[in-house]
Amino acid sequence: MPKVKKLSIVDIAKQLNISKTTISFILNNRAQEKRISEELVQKVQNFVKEVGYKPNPIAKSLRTGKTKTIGLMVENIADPFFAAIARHIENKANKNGYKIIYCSTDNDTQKTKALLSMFREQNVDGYIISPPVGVEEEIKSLIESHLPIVCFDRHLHDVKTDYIEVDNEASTLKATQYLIDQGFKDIAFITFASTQTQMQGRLKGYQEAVKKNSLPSYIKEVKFNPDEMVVIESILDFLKKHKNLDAVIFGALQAGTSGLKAIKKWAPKRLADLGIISFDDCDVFELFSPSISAIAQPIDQIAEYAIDLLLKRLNNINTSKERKNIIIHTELILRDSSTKNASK
Amino acid sequence: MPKVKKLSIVDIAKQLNISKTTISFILNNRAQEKRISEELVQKVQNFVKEVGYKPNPIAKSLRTGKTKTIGLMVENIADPFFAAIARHIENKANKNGYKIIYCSTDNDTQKTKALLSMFREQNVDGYIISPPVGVEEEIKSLIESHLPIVCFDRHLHDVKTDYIEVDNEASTLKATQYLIDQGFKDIAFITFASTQTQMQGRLKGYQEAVKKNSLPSYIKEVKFNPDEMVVIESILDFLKKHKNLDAVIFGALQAGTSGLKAIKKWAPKRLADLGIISFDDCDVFELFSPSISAIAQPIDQIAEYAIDLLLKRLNNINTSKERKNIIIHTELILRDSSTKNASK
DNA sequence: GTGAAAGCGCTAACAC
DNA sequence: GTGTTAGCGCTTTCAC
Repeated sequence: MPKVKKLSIVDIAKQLNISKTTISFILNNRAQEKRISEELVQKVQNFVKEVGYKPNPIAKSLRTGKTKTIGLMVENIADPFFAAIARHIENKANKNGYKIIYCSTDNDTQKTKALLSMFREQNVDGYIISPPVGVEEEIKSLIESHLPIVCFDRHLHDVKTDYIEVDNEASTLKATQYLIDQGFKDIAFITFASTQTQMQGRLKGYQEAVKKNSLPSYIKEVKFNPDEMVVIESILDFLKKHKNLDAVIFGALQAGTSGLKAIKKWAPKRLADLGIISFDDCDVFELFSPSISAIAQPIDQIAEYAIDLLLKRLNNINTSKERKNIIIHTELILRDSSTKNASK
Repeated sequence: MPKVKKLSIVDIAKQLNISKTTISFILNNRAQEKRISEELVQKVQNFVKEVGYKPNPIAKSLRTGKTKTIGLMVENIADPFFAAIARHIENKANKNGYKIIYCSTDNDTQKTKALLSMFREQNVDGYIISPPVGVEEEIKSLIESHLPIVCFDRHLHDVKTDYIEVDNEASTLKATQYLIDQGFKDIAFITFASTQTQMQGRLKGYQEAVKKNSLPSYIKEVKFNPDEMVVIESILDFLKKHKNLDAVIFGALQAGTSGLKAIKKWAPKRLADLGIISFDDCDVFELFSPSISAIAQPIDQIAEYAIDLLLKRLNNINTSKERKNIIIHTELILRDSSTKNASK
């Protein structure tokens, strides 16, 4: 069990009988610039490869202040939406030599503040964040320190960051209008209580649609609870109070799945004629009977834009002070649950 | 936009007019041992808190060789099982002052090797891994370097690591037997082709059960494909070839959901009398009609054991050379799909 | 009880 | 073109 001491740049220098500076230049692709002979460059590169020398990234970080690490902060890494985002970001980050450290905020402001300062102490080079409300000052402080940061899924008011979002308002507006066009009249909007931009946008889209069509508005904002039974009960209460509803729009994936559980438990027969559309898409909606129409977010595209934008900032490709706000369209996937007829 | 220079231990030392050594001792809880006056300790601690000084973890790492980082390597972070594991591990790691850097192997041996050496270069303190077959040598090398490593979900043959697994074989044996007891006779086992220990175990449990009951064995090992349609088609083919099947056991979550899609597409009416049990549980199975019985893995428990064991190793609490292999029981959740009668 | 100083492995300013 | 050397910010040995 020989605890082999890892090679350092000094070892290489000694063995090759040249200075470690030269090696450093060669390894950092500055040979040309420093006009180091092609011959020497080859020699060093071959030797390095042969002995399998890898520069110690920690020493490098200490010196350069760069860690080649991206801090990914999501609401909850166990949520399929965020997990899929994480997956995509990981791929591209790795390809570009970056590692990802992740954490979940639970939309908890205090926790997020602690995590942000953890990332900061850790010297992550860039941030990809789905921020909860209440961390505006901390984010501003990051910006002031010129740390690149990209928000996604939602953004913060009065904080100028790059961000990627879908057109939430237009999406629910369109979905609601679709139900209305189908002939549904008493359409409820069931979502989680939240002041985050994306949630506000979804709510607004629904409100606009019913208002424009002079239809009544039924809004249920469930308080999020990690115990799903509580959420289900809450939705159940609402449904029982409004027996006249003929359609429901769920404002978020979890609201949708919990809502389906509630309906199935309470009045499975109502599924036959209740119009349903949910924000976000998943296997559950595809496989449910009736299959549930969904407002699908292009997850890969969101992740792609986010990591791409961050990498550009990190490489100073996009140095414009101008913040980039990218709005992506969702896709309304029509399945059986949004059709007004008995054949469902 | 004042780019405030972060305080270093030297700054503190200067301002307090004492040596940085003393500060280092105090901050690392070695004041007692070094018999530094209580008074001075208080003074330093107060000052440090007041100015918000945080030691630079990179410098610390360079010196100590510890990074307070755990490398989490899963098959695919977007998979709900692994995402849930990641979530749980994150919580506990953070509480103990560790950060997590994650990556997905895709069960690709070459990719995993690259990721392992990335983790190693990065000097992660410990590893939590769901390893693909083929990285035995690399893992052995980690062990030889005394790096703590915990495997989960599966383990590697002939490599002595700590690991956490469920009793795969017993689980499918029990599930298959349950179907048999219900009166099902032509039971298929549909899973992904894999030589990983957990998959082998699940297959074996099924085989034992049918053999013991002198029933025919129908095995379909689908080649995994990121394009789900290919998987669905493959399952469909198999089902069409074996029209006599009266029950199916799916060996993995994705096999289950893809399988349901296949059945729903091909012959939704068969759902009424086809016995179905799937490994892993999820909302889809609960909400499907009929609701699908499932072999549920206690995800939180698996994650808890994994991170707990790793933290113990990291803190040298469990220094025994003896590797710990923890086998956890699954829960067979009986829903409608496993009952043999027409009332489904 | 406290401090000076070496050194972790690297980069980069500067010297030659 | 290549080498010397000063740090990056910390821990820790050793001296006092």
